Amino acid sequence: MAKKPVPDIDDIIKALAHPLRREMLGWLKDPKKSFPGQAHPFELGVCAGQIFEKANLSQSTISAHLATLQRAGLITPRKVGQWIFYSRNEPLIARFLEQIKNGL
Amino acid sequence: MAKKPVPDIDDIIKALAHPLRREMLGWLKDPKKSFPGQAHPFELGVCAGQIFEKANLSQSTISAHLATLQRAGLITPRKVGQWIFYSRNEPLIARFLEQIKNGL
DNA sequence: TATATATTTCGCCAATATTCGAAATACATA
DNA sequence: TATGTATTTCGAATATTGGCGAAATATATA
Repeated sequence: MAKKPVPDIDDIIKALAHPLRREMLGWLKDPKKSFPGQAHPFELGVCAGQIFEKANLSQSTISAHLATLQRAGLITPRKVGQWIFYSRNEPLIARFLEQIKNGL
Repeated sequence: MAKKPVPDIDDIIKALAHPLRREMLGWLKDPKKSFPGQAHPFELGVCAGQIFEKANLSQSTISAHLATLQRAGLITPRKVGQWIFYSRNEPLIARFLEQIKNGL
């Protein structure tokens, strides 16, 4: 019954334990370079459709990976009209890196 | 057919993606404290049997987890007589932390 | 309302991971 | 050699993850 309001380190590491999800996080690091075809301003983040195009898998599969990253708190969605833009949650990523640096 | 002589970051993260394996790594950080019952000198590392006792799972399960950590290079076995002593591979752990710090 | 676009959710199957008990291996010692 | 201790490997059951296409949801616009 208990939900998980705050993603913990276990969620984060599990989310990172897939090469494609790490790659997607990498793409979001430099959107201009990774998604030159995006018609929307990058300030909003990267449009899910752009990620679908870049990853060579079905839309539903990518959607599931994005949901995993989001549940872990690693990316943040912003809904604008019919689009959903994703961007890295840098503060959480930085906190995570500190945590494993000290805890591993 | 191709083996994996050098563990890569994917092996490492996958090995870390299980709470018990992270916990075991933590135990190995301070053997004196975590395994006060060990009869052998800690210089050798921690005896597998000590880890079996501390973890509340079957011997074969723990053995499998130790094998996963070892395949990832995170721990190093040292065989002495009929015992196998495990210790953290600190250089590899440090390299890994640098890698994700820069690459995530 | 109807249609088109964007994205997620659902149902299903395949692949991988976790766990166990039992059997196998390795070593020490009587 | 036989026996006991330490540890791994094997085989099977179950759980979780990854993938797909189809259906559902949400929004925009005609």
